[in-house]
Amino acid sequence: MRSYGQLCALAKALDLVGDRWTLLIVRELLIRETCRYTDLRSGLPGIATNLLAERLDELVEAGLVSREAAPPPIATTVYRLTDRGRQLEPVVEALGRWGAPLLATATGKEAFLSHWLALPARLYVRDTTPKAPSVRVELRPGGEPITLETVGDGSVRTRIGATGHADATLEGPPQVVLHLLTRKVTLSAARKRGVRLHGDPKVLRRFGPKPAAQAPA
Amino acid sequence: MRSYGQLCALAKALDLVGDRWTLLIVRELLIRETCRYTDLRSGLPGIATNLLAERLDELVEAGLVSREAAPPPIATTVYRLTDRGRQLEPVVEALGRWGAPLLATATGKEAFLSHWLALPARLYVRDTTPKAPSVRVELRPGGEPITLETVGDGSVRTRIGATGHADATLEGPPQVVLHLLTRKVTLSAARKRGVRLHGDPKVLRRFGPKPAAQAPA
DNA sequence: CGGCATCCTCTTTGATACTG
DNA sequence: CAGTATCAAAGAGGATGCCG
Repeated sequence: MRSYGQLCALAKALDLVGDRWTLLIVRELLIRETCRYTDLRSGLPGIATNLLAERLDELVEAGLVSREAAPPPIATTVYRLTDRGRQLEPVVEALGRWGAPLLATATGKEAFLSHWLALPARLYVRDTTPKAPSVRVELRPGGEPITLETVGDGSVRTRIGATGHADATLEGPPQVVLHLLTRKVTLSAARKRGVRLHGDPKVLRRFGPKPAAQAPA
Repeated sequence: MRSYGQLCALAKALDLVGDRWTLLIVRELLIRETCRYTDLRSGLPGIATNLLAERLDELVEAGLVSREAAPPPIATTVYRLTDRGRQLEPVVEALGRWGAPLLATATGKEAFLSHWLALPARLYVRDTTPKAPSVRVELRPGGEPITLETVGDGSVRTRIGATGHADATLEGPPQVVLHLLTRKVTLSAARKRGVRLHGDPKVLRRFGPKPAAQAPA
């Protein structure tokens, strides 16, 4: 933890979360709420185990992550964001919005884990008709499915894993699935790019882009 | 430029701007619009000159910064953010908002340069009565003064350097000056913490906190 | 197996000196 | 002024070992 030693809010923030891997660890914790060490390691392909341990120590030390002994059925330690740590969500959201266009230049050699989809789905997708009955969509980007559920206030909830009764399921490349949910592409265009929809196509009307935050008028 | 190799917008963003010093270079360019190499180096106390050169190369390569030959009077190269680079402003703003509370724990040994104040002044301060005649306040945190000017649409503009006729000047510790402008402290409390006001105290009514961006309703 | 600690190699950083 | 060159120190990445 080297410090920039500058009296500047940005520099101070980077002193804590600017190290390599740190914000990606925060990403995993934002997705999963509680993580075991192994969940984190498998969610962060490429991280060295000693680095993960070191970063976790620093995050706990900085008060952004808590380390708790899990109740008996699990009998292991779980990691969780503190309130202060969860306040990094707008930072992760802003960086993700900025980085989204870069996904178009993917080489195809990148690692991909399906649960990563849960974060952009929560942050960038909204329910266009919150008063209508709740719907569930299962996303199957390959690997473990992600369940998307409208929650009644215009936002959507995401869960890792399949759901009992999905109103629709979407299979295909993750970026295209996201573009479909945020209406950046039409259904037919998405189909041409490898997306397959099962179930009622009308549920797609329920979803739209959640715009970037704006300064209040 | 080591890549995380993950198909994730956050990871892709960090591939480009996650290296040490990179976002602080962006900060300098957000503050100054155009910078010479020396402006950057002096605005980034602690950076090694080879690292600055290397980061600038990477930023130019990534299309976030442009390197231009300045017109004759200057006869040097100047650096400027591209549009894509300027789009990092929300990222810097989010990180700065998150990091602001950390300034309270400053040890007093940090470097401080007065022009750094120009960025939070622009990002976190608004004009509460934009229709009233424009006002100018000069901030003197020690070092070069910063001019704050209401611009008519509720936002404020900042300039490095003194102004001809200021409606008021504020001297004192930078954090306290910012807290005063965003109404986190009263004038009398600010005075106790070292702030001195010259000119018309009423102009302070013109300024208030610019709230964090919110999702539109 | 989960949760690290150690050891080793390689890369990046930081400090300083030097050049067109 | 705007960098490049050099070199020691710190950090990252990978493999493996240890302990409940």
